[in-house]
Amino acid sequence: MNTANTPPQEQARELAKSFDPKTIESHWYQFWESNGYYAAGLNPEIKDNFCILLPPPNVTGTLHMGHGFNQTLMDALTRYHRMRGDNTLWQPGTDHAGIATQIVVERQLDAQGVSRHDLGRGKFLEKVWEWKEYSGGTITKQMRRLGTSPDWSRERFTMDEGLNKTVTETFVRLYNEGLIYRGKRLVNWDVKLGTAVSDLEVVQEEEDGFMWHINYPLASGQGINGELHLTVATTRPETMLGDVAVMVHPEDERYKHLIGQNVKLPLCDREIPIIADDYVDKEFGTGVVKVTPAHDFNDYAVRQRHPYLPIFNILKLDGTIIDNNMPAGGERVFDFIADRPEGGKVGSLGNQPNAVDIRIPEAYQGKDRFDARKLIVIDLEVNGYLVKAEKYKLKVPRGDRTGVIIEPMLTDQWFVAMSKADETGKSITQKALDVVASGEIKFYPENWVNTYNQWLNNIQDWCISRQLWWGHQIPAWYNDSGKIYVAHDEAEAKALAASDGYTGNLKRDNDVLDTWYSSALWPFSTLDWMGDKVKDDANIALQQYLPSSVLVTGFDIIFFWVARMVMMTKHITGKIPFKHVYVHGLIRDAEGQKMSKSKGNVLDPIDLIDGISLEDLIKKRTTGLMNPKQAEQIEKRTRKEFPEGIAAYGTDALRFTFAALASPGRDIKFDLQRCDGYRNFCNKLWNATRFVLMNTEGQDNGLEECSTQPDGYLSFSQADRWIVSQLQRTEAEVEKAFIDYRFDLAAKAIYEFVWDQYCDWYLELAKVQVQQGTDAEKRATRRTLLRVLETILRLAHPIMPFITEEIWQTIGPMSGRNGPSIMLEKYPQSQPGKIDEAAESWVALLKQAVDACRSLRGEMSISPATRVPLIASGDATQLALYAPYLKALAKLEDVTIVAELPEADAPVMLVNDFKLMLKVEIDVAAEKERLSKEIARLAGEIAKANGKLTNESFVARAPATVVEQEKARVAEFGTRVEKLNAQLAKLK
RNA sequence: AGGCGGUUAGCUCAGUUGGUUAGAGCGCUUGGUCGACAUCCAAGAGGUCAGCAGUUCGAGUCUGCUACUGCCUACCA
Repeated sequence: MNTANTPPQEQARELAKSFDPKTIESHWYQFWESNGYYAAGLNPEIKDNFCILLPPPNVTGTLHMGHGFNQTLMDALTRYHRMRGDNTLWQPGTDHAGIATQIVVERQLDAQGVSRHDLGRGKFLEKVWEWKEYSGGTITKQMRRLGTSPDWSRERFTMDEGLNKTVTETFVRLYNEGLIYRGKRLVNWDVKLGTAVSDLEVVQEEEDGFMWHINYPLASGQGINGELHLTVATTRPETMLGDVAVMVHPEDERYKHLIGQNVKLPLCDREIPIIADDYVDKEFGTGVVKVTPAHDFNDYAVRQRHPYLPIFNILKLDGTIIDNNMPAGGERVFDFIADRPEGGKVGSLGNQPNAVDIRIPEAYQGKDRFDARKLIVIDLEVNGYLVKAEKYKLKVPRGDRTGVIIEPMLTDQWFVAMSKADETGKSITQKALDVVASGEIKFYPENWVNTYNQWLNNIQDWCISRQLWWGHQIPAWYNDSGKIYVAHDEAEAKALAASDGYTGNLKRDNDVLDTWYSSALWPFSTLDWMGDKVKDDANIALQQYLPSSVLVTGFDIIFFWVARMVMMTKHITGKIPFKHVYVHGLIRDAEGQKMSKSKGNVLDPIDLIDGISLEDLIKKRTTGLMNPKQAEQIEKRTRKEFPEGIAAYGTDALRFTFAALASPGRDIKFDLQRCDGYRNFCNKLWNATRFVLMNTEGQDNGLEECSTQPDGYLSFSQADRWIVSQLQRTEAEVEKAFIDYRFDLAAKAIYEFVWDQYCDWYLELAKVQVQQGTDAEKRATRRTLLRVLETILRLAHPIMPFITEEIWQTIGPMSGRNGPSIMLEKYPQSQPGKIDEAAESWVALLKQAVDACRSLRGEMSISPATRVPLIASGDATQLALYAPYLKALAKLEDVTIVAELPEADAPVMLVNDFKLMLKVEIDVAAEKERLSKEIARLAGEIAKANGKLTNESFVARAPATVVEQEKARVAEFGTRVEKLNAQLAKLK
């Protein structure tokens, strides 16, 4: 029952007329996988190790174009290195994606009218695991459709037991080193999710809003200069409930004299001081700023400089205004007394409200923050405090997952200290900067280093706790008085507490870790790192594959992931996580728009592979929209863009397209027409194969060792040598392209060699040889046809695995290769010894002659169907050799070689020393025009070259070779003009 | 506000240390289809390389400025 272990294509050798991806792609993947061809190389004898980490997709996610692109590049690299014989590992796995996954499951529960709190943590987590089991394989199945070849036997999940251990181990270590700490800080709070999120998970979007100008009356009734009030400006008036001061610039002449006085906080029955801080920009707004330390990051920082100021929270965690009836110690945060230096001394600024005296006016209590805003604005206006409300464009922080406005919220969280030096004297940030600065880690393209550095140089401590349930629960336990014990497990925590003299109950921290915490450990956690030197040294995979070779990723996760992997891996293991970071662009739609569900412009790679009807595509794009009103618009656009739906391009064509579009430093407007072109390319390759098979099957293809054969067994023509020579150059080009991560150039080199050289020229030349050559020549031709094709297949396999395997199963054995799969064959290596410049120029001249005849035919409007005679003069020996090829390729009736061309009104082309006369009825006018045009063009060139040559500086300063080149041009063009003029003169 | 890109044919894009007549695919025009391929073949039209200035014997390529455009980061209440 292991049909998968035998090549599926035992059957008919006969190739279909045209290439049909569906029939060939279906079976090869399983064949490869079941035979273990993807398994990590673990041979210590081999010194070259290649490893690539799959950026772990969300376990419940589905494949999108970005994945398709990203994975195509990784797979091409992996297959390339595997074929080169390196120890190769492509490490796959998936991410639990804490927030994203929890949201999905909560939404599902929502639909049933159940909240996660109804279920409780345990039951809820069961549901998430169920969902993970149910949908968890989708994306890896889709990856298989793309032909990706990771070592699935090593697949990991960020919440596997082994990875959990790594998470705990590193957390404990970092905590004990003082690099992880817990504290009450102002963090970004997503009120919908009820969790803190990191800076990176907040997107700033410019939106229309208002700037409200509000009068705060002076408490004394009037200032020295007769002012009655200070005017502050705010975009979030509801935060005034938490104001603790207003501030002005210390040097602001307008307000200097008021510093130290109090103002009355409108709508609230309390006074707050006027303080001075040079954070204030005198030029902006009124120059007076309200200070709300619990709800604004800048104000929080101001309060650090003015620690006597109180700080208190006016919001509950769900974004509603607190009510005063709440018991102390609830969500209401009044910890300023404790925070005050020296037990609450408030210096000269007496008159501070006591914590318990702070009252939120009842009208606002329990109101949603935005309802409260409306009420407050109305009340301000009614009571004459509102000066004006002006329209204002402001940046609004929103949660990247929920889209709700983020509130800065004062809460207890866990942080990684980014800037704190460890025992080596360096912070983890510094370590991450160092390994890039030293060149240990290189970015491709290089300029991403700037982005990386800039971010790290401005980094804040990383908030790693999330008030979620799905994720790695933080390994910290609290005793009754809140003392923290961080340990690998509860037993260890108890032991710690016991040694501390505490034997009571311990309560585990409810929070889980940021998803990116476990992602940051991916480079070593997936390799079964134990944090134990002896065990780790014995772990061959870990030794070989850390650091990995290259990380292939979009720029959007340089901060989220790349930088954090560098920090964590370097700090924990002492090694860098990877040597290269290849940063590619984003896949956009044909108009350059980002693909998104709400825009309805998403393409699914699987649909490009299998094809999809217009109606199905519309259905797909319009179901499950957040805003169903967009459906109509989306349908219209889709109908316009894909009137016929999407054709089935097949995986190889899609992959080739991705590779060809992967130019560095640029996003990709995904153009289906490019896909068309590369699908055609697959077909071209397919049909070239058919041609080769027609000519070689059942024949003696000259594969025997020459030494065992009589002299003259094989006779290679110039054309044979030429194509082999070109092949060497192509191989070298492709190799360089892979080294440089220039997938576009690799694809281009392959495409051009196959289509422009092998198919357009060599196959045509081979036809002549196969028909007219001697037996030895025919054998050599067949051998060349086969072996070049076979090499092409290996060359192209990393980019287009399926079609190359399918064809190789036939062509490989016919070329003397008997392995079970192209995957196990060696990648072609350029052999400079086979570069044959003589053959190259021989064919180049032949091409010129053919081209000359063809364009002459075109210009004389001779139908491609009619054969015309050619009379040629020049080197008779060489012309005789060219004649049969010329005849075939230029559709000539015959070729007559003469010493001197006869006098005749026939068009003549000059190619090197050849004169080629097409014996056709001439259109004198057309011919004159043709000749004159050519003469004029040449005259222009001559003038240009002479211009340079008469320029003394040019002759003096340009390199000799360039000068010589120009001289040669003048000479050559000159003789051609002469000859052309002679011809022109002959025409009446 | 800072940083990084982009601007080359109607469209999507190549163009490597400056050096022959700036290329490809698609689209377009014309003409074909004997035995690999109409998912094809052949010929052709189409470009002031965004603009200006500079460096240089020589600039699509290097430098500066401008315009338009995309993205990233940080933001002033």
